[in-house]
Amino acid sequence: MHIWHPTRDQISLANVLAVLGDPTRLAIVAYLARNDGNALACGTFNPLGSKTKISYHLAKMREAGITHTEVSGTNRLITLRRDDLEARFPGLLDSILAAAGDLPPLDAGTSPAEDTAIEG
Amino acid sequence: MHIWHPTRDQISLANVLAVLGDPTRLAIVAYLARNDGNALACGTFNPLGSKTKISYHLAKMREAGITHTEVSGTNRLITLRRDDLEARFPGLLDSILAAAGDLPPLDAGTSPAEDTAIEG
DNA sequence: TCCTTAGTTCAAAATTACTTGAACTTTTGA
DNA sequence: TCAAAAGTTCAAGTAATTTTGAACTAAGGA
Repeated sequence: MHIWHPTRDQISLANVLAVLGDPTRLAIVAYLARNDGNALACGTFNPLGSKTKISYHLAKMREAGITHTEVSGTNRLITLRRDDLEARFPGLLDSILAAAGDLPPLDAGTSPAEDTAIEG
Repeated sequence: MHIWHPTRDQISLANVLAVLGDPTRLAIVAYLARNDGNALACGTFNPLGSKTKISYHLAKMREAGITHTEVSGTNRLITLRRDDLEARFPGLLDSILAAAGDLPPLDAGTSPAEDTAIEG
């Protein structure tokens, strides 16, 4: 199961900005960062919308080079491409995450990493 | 002759990213940064497209809080809102400008319609 | 095997963004 | 006063994006 990802140098600044300039996707990236190191399944983001919607937005993020998607059974495990983004656009992701830090949490009630994270 | 601008705390991260996620506007902001301190008239950006098009994009940038527009005679003088952006989203603009730094200059042999020349 | 879980894909609808040209305002200069 | 310069605004068209629901695949468990 090979899923296409752009190589590091195929990642474009305008596209990364456009993709993160959407509230749903900004929430996804902020949540991924909060759970850094842990791969999250798509279902983690269910509070943000329907399965179809999340699938659409995660595909956009993958195609922009922001996330990496790995197939594992029936799950897709999503991680942030921190190293690639840092190499391509130094400081960019960190400043976005810092600014996005005061966004409301994904699921107000459960603690972030406990239930949904899949340890790597 | 007061033109509306958002206050500092009205500037939203998602909107700033969305507005800068457009090749024309990214080129405008890069050019403004290169001429830091100098206010530029809209006509400066003519190589990027028609008057109407530039007016549209500059309005988007102003409404997002990225630029400041001051009326001076028949001109509108455009400046970057560096301090406000830095206060609101520390490091964000600098990292974007650094990444956009290798964009081709406005007038270096590129024809007006060539948006493809503008990439991260 | 059958059923459930996890997620994708497709097509249509709804929404939003971008571009264009014509008409307009305001200011400046002759 | 008349005309040009600098931009804006409006209306229309085109294009891109987002959302939805139904149908689908693939893996796992009883």
